[in-house]
Amino acid sequence: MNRNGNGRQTSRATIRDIAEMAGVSIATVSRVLNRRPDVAEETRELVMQYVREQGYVANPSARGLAQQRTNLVAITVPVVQAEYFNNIVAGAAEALYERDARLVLCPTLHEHDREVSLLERVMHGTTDGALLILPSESNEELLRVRENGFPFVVIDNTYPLDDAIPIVGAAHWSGARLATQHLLSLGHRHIAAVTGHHTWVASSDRLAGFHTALMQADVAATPLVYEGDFLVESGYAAAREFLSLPDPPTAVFAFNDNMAIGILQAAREMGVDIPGDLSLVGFDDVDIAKALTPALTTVRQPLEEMGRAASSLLFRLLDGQRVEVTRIELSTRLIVRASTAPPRKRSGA
Amino acid sequence: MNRNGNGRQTSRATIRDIAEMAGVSIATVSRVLNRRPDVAEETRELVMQYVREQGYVANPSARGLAQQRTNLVAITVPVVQAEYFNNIVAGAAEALYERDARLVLCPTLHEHDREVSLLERVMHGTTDGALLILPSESNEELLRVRENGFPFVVIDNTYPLDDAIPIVGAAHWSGARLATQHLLSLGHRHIAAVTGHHTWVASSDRLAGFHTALMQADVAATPLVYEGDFLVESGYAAAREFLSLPDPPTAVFAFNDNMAIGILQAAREMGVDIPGDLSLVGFDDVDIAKALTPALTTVRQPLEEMGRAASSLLFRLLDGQRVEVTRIELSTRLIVRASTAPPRKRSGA
DNA sequence: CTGTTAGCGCGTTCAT
DNA sequence: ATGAACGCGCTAACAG
Repeated sequence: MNRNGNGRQTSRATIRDIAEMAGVSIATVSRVLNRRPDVAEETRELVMQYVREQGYVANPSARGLAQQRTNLVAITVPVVQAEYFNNIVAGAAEALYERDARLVLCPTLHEHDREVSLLERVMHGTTDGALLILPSESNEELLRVRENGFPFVVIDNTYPLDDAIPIVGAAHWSGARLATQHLLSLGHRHIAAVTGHHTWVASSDRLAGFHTALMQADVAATPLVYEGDFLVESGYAAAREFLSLPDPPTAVFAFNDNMAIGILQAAREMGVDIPGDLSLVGFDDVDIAKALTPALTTVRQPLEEMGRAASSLLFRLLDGQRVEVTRIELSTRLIVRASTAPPRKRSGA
Repeated sequence: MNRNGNGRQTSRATIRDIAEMAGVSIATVSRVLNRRPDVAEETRELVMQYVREQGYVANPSARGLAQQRTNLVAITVPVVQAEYFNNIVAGAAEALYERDARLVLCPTLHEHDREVSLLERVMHGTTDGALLILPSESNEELLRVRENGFPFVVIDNTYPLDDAIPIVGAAHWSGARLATQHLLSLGHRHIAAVTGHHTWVASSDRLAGFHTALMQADVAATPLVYEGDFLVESGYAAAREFLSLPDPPTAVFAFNDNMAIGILQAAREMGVDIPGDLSLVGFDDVDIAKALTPALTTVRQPLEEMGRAASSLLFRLLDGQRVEVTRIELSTRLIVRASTAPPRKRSGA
């Protein structure tokens, strides 16, 4: 066992093997491997020849032990929306890839019933740093981790966090303002909103953007704000409700595309035409937004870019560089498609 | 730097520190940490006390170096459909979690331009084993890896693979047969199919299931087979085509939900009512399938279970157990919703 | 039951 | 420009 057809051990060649083959010391091989300049070109070539021949790759554990780094970055993902995370993770993975680092997936699903917290374990040499998506940790917990010297970057903070904590997020406020202004410019004055959890930053920021746009257009704040939970069903439920009103809104801003889909569904059931009777704007621009009927007008979040930006920030932290900017807010943009149109009647204030 | 408020090094306590505090040898601490039975209960408690106090966690690199394992499993994900992978990954992550192992994400996107292949690098101590989703590696490459003694399990093989290679997949054939039988039992006789790449196992198996059902119902093999690519657009294109036919099909089986959405879109544009004029079945049961209008009849793939099953199989491999069953095919099931109905007219053969 | 010792594979001074 | 020697933190024999 553990032998191949030649009878040779299949256990990988070590740096020592390479050194012996090349007739040099392991220190020299190490230098070649780490691209040190102080190696004769001839020697370098000679060593590389055997490295290639053997398909030699340094043992990450040994390297990690010696230089106190793992080239591993943890990324915590609360299990919520597949596409949302996937895009962020894809962006991050790509960015890390260029540094030969890899992403260790840490689903935070079962964290409640663990003695040692995820961050505690992750901090202890498992990884060099972490990317925290929508972390459920409190401000204090995160500050503690930070004071422990463990580098991390938050992506899309769930709750308000200390200024010292690096955060990469999307422009929720201005995106929501854009979406609302779009509806206003079409002539809508009676606009509903289906939000996410009010305690979440993403949701409260979007709500603020919504209100700002209304205020700036001198439209009295609408009472039609429904608190959803970012799932299809809550959009559906809200729509069933406001579409049954004696004076239903002519437009609705769903705080994410999922809920917009729910609204679409309810409208269809109730014979409400979109965008004829009701204009609909979402948020996220998920893959199928453009494939819906009608294609969904929505606000695009640059998720992959967020993953990449967070990775870059983390690299700077890992390299020990001073990071002055701890907040990065990537812009969102409105994608106008077919789910919005001028109100059919009574468009006046 | 690297010091906290107390002026003490923030570098984590090592096993030696714990040993000194507890007044025992590091070997004893190691034994306690690894839950060895040969430790006095008193000693164990004493050690654990300091372990807890210090929040001590063993250095994974050191441990990995010493026992030649990393507790890391690689999972390769070709970037295709977010939801598809996410579900598999979620299932796998959950299963690994219980073994204190973690998933290292390896996007295979940029693999073409690397000197050393992903598998080569991954094999060399980076991880203990791997989960390969829809691998693009050839049968020979995978066999080589296997003979090298690197444990891995393929999830949903892209191409036919040697029997010796462990594979976890879904019942494509019987799922497709089920879907087709459903259409047949509704009375459809003129049925189209929009497939994926014919070279892919998932696609050719589904096609075989489709044909089997038709044959068993004594329906002449339909010429209406369109090769798609699993993306929305290809479903749309195919539908535009077959709906323009003088004698269009009364039902269509899309080999995944994405393409079904494209078909839905084309039908809507062309004033073709679903399911009135055209019955539609998809494959996958993505999240929004039930939120579409009409809700999509489709074949559910147990993606999370696949991730879990693959992990279990990998564990057996990692533990050096003999694995007799190298093929696991998880059953798919038909979810009947609103996109299928009896044909409106000319239902006779 | 516990301590001593010897590596695991690699990076890194310090000499040369 | 290169080599010898030590240590990173931990596990695993082997003694006792």
